[in-house]
Amino acid sequence: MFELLATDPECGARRGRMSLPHGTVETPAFMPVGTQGSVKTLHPAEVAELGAEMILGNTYHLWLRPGPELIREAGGLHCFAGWERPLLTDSGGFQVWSLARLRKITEEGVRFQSHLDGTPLLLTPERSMEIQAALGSDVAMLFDECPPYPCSRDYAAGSLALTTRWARRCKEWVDRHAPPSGTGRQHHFGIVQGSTWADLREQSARELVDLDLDGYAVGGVSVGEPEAAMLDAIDHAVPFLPAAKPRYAMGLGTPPQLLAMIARGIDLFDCVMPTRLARHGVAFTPDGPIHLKTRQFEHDHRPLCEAAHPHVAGFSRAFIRHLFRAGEILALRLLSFHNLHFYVRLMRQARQAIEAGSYRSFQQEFLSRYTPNHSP
RNA sequence: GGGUAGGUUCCGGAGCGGUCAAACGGGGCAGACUGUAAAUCUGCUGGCUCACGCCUUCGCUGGUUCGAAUCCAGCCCUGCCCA
Repeated sequence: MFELLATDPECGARRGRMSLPHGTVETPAFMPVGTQGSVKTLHPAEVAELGAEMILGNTYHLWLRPGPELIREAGGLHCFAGWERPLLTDSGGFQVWSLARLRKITEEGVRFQSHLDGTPLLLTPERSMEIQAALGSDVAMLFDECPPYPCSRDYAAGSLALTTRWARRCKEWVDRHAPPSGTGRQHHFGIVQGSTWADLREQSARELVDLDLDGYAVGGVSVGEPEAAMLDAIDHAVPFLPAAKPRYAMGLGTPPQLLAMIARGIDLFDCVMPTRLARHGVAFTPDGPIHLKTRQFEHDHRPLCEAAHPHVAGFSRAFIRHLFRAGEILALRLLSFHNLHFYVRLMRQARQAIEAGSYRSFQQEFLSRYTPNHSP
């Protein structure tokens, strides 16, 4: 299912290919986030056109609305949402963290109160797998608990152990309900937890690897931790993950962070940043992010950047600023398209650099120009 | 000409004797956003110091009062109604 095509001689960067029921994904890859089955503001054809090969959907949100039965009835999430390429579904574990005020964690699972109408709900490892099976995603994530940052070592250790027990239950459910082989089958990734402790990350990784899953993710990042802690979490987990399987850093990150994690051997990313910031008026450029709503772009008649996709290259910064101020939906669409294209293009450049054996210099060249808080 | 309702900080619009530099909304200006409860959220938005504080503002001019955007008088302007 995962083919390792090349490894950079100077760092851990890998060039790979995932073969999934709905197509292949060249890695390193970035997955746009489509929580509700839709990458916000964009038509699936546009997401495909900007170059995304795989997107992400969310179990928790699709469970609550419209419900897995309806999606199964429609022929699965691919048919229902009009996305023909590979699709990964998150397990709902992250909502345990992000909707923390409305939940209670037990051995059995997580008792939620629906954020929509307050209905009491119970999400268990088995239920998460069952829902994801109904959604028919190419990759389903095992149900995990994502601890907050910071958290005590005791909490992290207990949380990790729970995530492992839940992972075993997920695997058991899958083994009972789905055939273990077959090219069209759903694949399953485990999620390494352990917060900021190296030994806990190692323990979590080893316990999940014992389950012989199709891929492994590093979770518990993108929860407000400093960047150094984020990179450490990756470093503490990756050495214990099998080289022959894909590695996925969940919920990350900024362009420099993505390049840093690729150098550490990560193959797969997802992040709301390009789409959310787009809707909030921020465009990514090779010089760094620019806040288009600010006055400095009032008379800026240049395109967003020289690398802009033809679909957006014809629009000036001044015009897009005008669209934002006027509350026009096109502003959100143009920047969503542009930012995702920027991310996907960055991954393509990274892949080419790895193939050429020059990933380090590519990364350095990118960083030398990119200013995190850019103001021209 | 008569009657009537008003004129408030960029706009709309509260306030109707002190706790008013003046609610709230809009607009404007910044900032935040990392497995999406986010086309969202937060802050600032008279001047000077930008902390305390001080100064100048609520159509204009006078007056009452310890004290007025708030009460009184005159004037100017605007909407509506009647001639």
